[in-house]
Amino acid sequence: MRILQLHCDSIEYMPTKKEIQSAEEIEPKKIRIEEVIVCFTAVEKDDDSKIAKNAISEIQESMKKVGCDKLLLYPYAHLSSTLASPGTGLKILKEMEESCTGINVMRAPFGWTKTFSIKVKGHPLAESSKVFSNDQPKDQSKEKTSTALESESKIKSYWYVLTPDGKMEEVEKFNFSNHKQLEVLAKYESAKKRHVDEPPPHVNLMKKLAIADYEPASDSGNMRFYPNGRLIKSQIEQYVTDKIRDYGGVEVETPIMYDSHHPSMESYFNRFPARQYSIDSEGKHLFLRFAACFGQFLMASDFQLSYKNLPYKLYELTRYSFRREQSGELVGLRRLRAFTMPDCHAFCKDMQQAIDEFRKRFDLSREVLSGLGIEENDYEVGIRFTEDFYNENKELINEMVSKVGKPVLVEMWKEKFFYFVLKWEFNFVDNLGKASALSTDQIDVENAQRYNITFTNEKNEQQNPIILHNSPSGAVERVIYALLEKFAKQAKEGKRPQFPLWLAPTQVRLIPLKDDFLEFTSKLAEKLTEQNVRVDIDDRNDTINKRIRDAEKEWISYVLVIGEKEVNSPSLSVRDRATGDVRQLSIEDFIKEIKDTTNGKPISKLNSAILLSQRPQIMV
RNA sequence: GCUCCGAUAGCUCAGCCUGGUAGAGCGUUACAUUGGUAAUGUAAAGGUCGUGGGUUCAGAUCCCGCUCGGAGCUCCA
Repeated sequence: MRILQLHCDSIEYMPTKKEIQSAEEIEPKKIRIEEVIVCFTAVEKDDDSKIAKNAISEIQESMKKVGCDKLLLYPYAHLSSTLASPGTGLKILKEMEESCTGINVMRAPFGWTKTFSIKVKGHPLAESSKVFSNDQPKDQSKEKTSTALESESKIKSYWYVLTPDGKMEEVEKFNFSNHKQLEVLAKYESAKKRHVDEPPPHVNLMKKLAIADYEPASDSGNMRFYPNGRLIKSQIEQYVTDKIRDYGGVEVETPIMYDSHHPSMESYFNRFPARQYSIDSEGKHLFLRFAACFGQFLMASDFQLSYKNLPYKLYELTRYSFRREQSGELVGLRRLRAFTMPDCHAFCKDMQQAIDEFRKRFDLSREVLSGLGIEENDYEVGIRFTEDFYNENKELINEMVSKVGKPVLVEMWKEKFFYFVLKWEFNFVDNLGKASALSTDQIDVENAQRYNITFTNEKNEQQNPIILHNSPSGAVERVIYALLEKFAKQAKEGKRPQFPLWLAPTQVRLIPLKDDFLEFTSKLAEKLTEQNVRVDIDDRNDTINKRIRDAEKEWISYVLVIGEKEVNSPSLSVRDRATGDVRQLSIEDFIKEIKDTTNGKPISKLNSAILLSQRPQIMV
């Protein structure tokens, strides 16, 4: 229980509005009291009757000293962040009121927003604050917080905005009027307040498009992916993997759980700011990985590395990485407790090589996002570094900002606090003004030593490499979230959103006008399937209009009605979702158009029955 | 994590304030209908009203706990 006790000439308050549903039933009227001790009181989680009595006896004692016999108990939540439930709060306050003896006690109503004006006396004992709690403090929960989590809140950083022409301006002084999204990232001015409680638009879309959904039988933040979602996710995974292999990444696979008492693990475990899942098994205390670092570092430390092998790039797509994020932060696909993370580490012989590699990965990440349909004006860039690193590498950082071509947010640390000296990330800003990181890269100068990763240098000595940690796309689930949020925004602007063709679960839908044309339609479907086009057939007994409407609701790019006309002519009637118009195309031209649009992207077969009549309805 | 809000048919929701027979649209199934680019017609099936307790002659409805979801957390008694 926390109390702010004030000896006042007068206080005047007026209940204006019920703050919570369980607010006390009272007649709201203005109250004025003269010559009174006002106790602003916050009832906290573990408070009980004993604490209430202690508090009152201490308050009464101090009232004797100042010679005042009027007490006002004033519920005041803002004193504490670990409040009791409203029911308990009210009960305890009532107990305090009742246990007063020989004084005139009053209580301001609970659960109401109140205006108040107050005149506090000027003597030394007029103001005091008090904290009451049970003797044995409950510290067990705190013990487990990693040191990184605790010290992260203490770390001192300086915020700037760096412009493409190389000007670094303090964030408070920067004019954000043409850079609203960056402003959201800088949290300099919080996003517009929403009057209606509404989930972010992608949550509705992920269900309507039968992509993903919550799984109540698992832990929060562990999603189920329906056939459509699995196909989209699989395509993104394959695309990012292809791009990283092209860049030179070597793909490996490592375990998802580790022994937290393994010597290499203990210090990193405490240093990384994440809350982890743990599993006890046969006397071992295991934890689920929150990144691919563990497996790759343990693997690399067993390799015989020469400077001639460097830079050496290990890559893994984690399905899954686990982080036990605070439950209040989990919404839809934005932030999860189990997620799929492409993670590419580069082991470099020295800082110069690390910086050269860093440049390549910056370009790679921009290219990957663009290939996924997330363009430069969809994200804002944050760059973080130590002051020393900046002074020695101004050119590199200015070069990155000029590539981005717009101002970026900068965080500078006076000294190295984390294991890295430079880090950047691309942040997607969504429809509700929330920023989330997608791609990122870091220059790590610590972990090689921690994991005993060494290479033999030119002088035949053992040396620790510098390690880069890059995810060119960010979590795959978060990429889907960003795409869906982007589509929702387009829909709001009256556009017709659709997935890039290579990501669409169905690329072409065929609708036979009546059963007589089903055979011709099936043959056409076969031809398209041979050309790696994902095509399905709506053979359900519904009207043409109805089936077209359903195809549009599924955001299918191409819809072909097959009837008399098509059977008797070489051309197809292709309805294009982008325009809503019907075009006449030969089958060759149609296939060419699809191939041109999906060129360079992974290929995947249809992930559902080809006939719609054979599919269960997943989402309406 | 904390505070508040919500949970009724597969989906979206009404009913709850003021306790007394479980509702609609979409979807599903059956039958009719064989159509030319965003909703064909008729009928039927489908719900221990999230879960556990309490108050009551009687609870979807009122009260309390729990689970799951949402919003806010610089704003909250």
